[in-house]
Amino acid sequence: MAKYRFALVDCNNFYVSCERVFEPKLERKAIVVLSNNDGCVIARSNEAKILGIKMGVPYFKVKEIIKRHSVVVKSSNYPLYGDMSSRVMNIISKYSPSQEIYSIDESFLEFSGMNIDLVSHMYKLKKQIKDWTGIPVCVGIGGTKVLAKLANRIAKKYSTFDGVFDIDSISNDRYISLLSSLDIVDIWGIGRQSAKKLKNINIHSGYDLYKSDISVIESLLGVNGKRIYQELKGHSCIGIESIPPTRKQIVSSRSFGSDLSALAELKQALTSLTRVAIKKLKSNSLATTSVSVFVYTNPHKKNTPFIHLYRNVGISIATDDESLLIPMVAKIVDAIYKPKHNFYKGGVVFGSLVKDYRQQDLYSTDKSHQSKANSQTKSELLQSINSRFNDSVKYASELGNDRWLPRAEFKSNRYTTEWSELLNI
DNA sequence: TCTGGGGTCCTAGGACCC
DNA sequence: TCTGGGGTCCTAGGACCC
Repeated sequence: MAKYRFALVDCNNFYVSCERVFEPKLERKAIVVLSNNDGCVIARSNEAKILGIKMGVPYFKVKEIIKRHSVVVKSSNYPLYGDMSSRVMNIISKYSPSQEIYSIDESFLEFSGMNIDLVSHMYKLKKQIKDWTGIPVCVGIGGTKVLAKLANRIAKKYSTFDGVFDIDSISNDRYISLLSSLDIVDIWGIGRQSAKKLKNINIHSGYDLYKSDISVIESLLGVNGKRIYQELKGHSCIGIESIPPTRKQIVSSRSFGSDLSALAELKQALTSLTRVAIKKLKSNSLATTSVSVFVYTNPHKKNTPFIHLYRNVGISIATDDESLLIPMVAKIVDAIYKPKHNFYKGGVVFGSLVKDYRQQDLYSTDKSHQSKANSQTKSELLQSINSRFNDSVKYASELGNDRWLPRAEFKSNRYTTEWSELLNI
C-alpha cells in the first residue's frame, strides 16, 4: 500500500500578519481584523486572543475590551491579502510537485515516494516564506490530511516545535494521549452539529472517536464522518487536488452599509454586485445560464419580521455579457421588490457555469444572432474603456447615492496592488 | 445603534419515467 | 381482498470549511 506523506502549511493569523508586514510597529501588539462592513472579528493576533476576543464575534460586542486595551482595529483589505497569499503560495509550490491551495492562507503538500528529511525540508520552507514575504507560517506533517491538520494545530500551539511538527514522529502512547486531550469539535470536518451528535452518545475526545465503532459513526454522520474516522486512524481517504476543479457557482453578495428600502437603492446595490460577479466569471473564462438575485432583512432583529426575497431566472444560451446580465438583474429586482422593508443584505448568484463551450440556441433566428453579435462587441468596447478608465462607464441602474456601500472605517493601504497607495518611507 | 462572504458536498423528498 | 421495483433529476435545507 502506498504510504502518503501530507504537509499542511498554514499562515499564522494571516490577515493580521499581512497588516504587520507593512506596519511593523504592530508587532507584539493586540490587533484584530474586521469582516466586510466592519461587522465581525475575523482575524486576531495572539495578543488579542489572550484578551478573550473570540473568532467571529460581532465588533460591537467587543468594542469595550478593544477600547480598554487599546487593541488596534483594521477593516479587511482583500486586495492586499490576496496578493500576499499568491506570493506565499508561489514559494510553497517550489517545495513539492503536488500542492493544493486549500484556502487563502493554507496549502496541502504531498510527498509520497520522495526520499527526503521532510521536517528539515519544511523548516527551510518556513524560513524562506518569512524571509521573502514577512509572513510567519506553521507546518503540520502526517499520513493523512486530517492528521496533517491536527499536526499543524500542535505546531501552532506548542512553541517547542518551532513551527514544524510531524505527528508520525511520536510514539503510539503519545498519539493516544494527544487524542485524549483533543475535543472532537477541533478535528477537521467535525463541526458543531456533528460534535453535538457524537457527544450525545458519549464520544467527547479524539480518542473516544478513535476507539469507537465505524458503523456507528457512519450511521450518525454519513460518509463524511466515516472518512474522518478512517483518516484519524491513518488511512488516507481524502486526496490532494492539485488542479482546482472548475467552480460550480459564483456568488457576489454584501451586507449593506445602511439598511435599504427604496427600489432604486436596491437596484444600485445589486447591479453593482452583478458587475463584481461578471468580473469573476470572465477571469475564470466561464459563462452562466442561471442568474439568482436575493435580498433579505436583518435576521438578528427580533422585533421585525424576517423577509427573504429571491428569484432565479434561466438563460437559454450561456453568457458572460454584461449588457445582458446587468439589465436582467435590474429587471429581477423590479419583479421581486416589496416596499416598506429594511433590507440588510443582498446578492447575485451565477449558477450552472460552463467553460469554453457555448450551447447554441435552437430557436434563435439569424436576426437574433446579429443582435447578439452587436451586444458582444458593445460589451467588449465598454470593457476596454472601463479597464483603461477605472470603471467610468456604467449602466443607469448602477448609479445612485451609494448608501449600500459597506463600511470600512479602518482600512489600510493596498500597498502591493495600487501605485497610489505604496508605502511611504 | 452595531452580527461576513464565498464556497462545496450530502441527504431527503418530490416529480417523473418505464 | 389483493396495489412493484428500479431509476433519474431537481430542489431545499443542512452541514461543513476557510
